[in-house]
Amino acid sequence: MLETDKYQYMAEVIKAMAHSSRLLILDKLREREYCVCELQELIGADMSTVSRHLAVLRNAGIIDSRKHNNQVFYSLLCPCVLDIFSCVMEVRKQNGRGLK
Amino acid sequence: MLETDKYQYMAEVIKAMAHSSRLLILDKLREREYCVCELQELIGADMSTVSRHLAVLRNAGIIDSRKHNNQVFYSLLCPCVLDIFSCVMEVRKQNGRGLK
DNA sequence: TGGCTATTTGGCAAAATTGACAATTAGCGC
DNA sequence: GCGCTAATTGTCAATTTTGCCAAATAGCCA
Repeated sequence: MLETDKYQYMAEVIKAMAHSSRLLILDKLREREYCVCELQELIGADMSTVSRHLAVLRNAGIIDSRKHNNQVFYSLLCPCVLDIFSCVMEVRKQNGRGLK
Repeated sequence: MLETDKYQYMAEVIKAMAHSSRLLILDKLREREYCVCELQELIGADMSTVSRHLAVLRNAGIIDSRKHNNQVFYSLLCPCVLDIFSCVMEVRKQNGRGLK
């Protein structure tokens, strides 16, 4: 894999996480599976919007989906994604004051 | 800090990393400080573009800058950021086939 | 001081992201 | 089959991001 492609690929995955609603989704999925309608409640956006956020995460290979009756349940494929949470919080501690 | 604000803040930091050029910069800075013109060589974009990428990372509190003569050297503030590299590569291994 | 190099900033156009509404698909139970 | 719920997809406007050129700023050295 070319260096350039490596960064390109990584950027795709990271970009998939770079949204507050999608981070909320990932944080929730650390406990258990959630269906779209539950996530919609938590996020408070249109269901179509939530569905698109989920598609972004799924296309990036971060989460997986499974159908049960007429619901779709999403689950975390790579729990390591959550390491990023603590890392980001360390960034925050480091520079104390949040974003400039 | 409200949950909502937490995800918002985290998204800002992650968004700052979500670009192939900025990932290349972070990867380079793991070895040592670099000045803007060195990074420009590596990235191959206009210097003004590189300078803006650096500003994004600095505003997110991920890197720091120091002036020496008429050059500006950038360095990594939070090396933990690099944990994300291995995590993303694990995502890639997990789903094998890169992005769909 | 003036010229030179390194860097940042203003402005702008092209591209990508976001989020809503409406329409469609899929699976349930009657 | 029908109606109902859950979810996805089409379309589109608003916003944000990206990257270049040109102009401005800052620090060197003669």
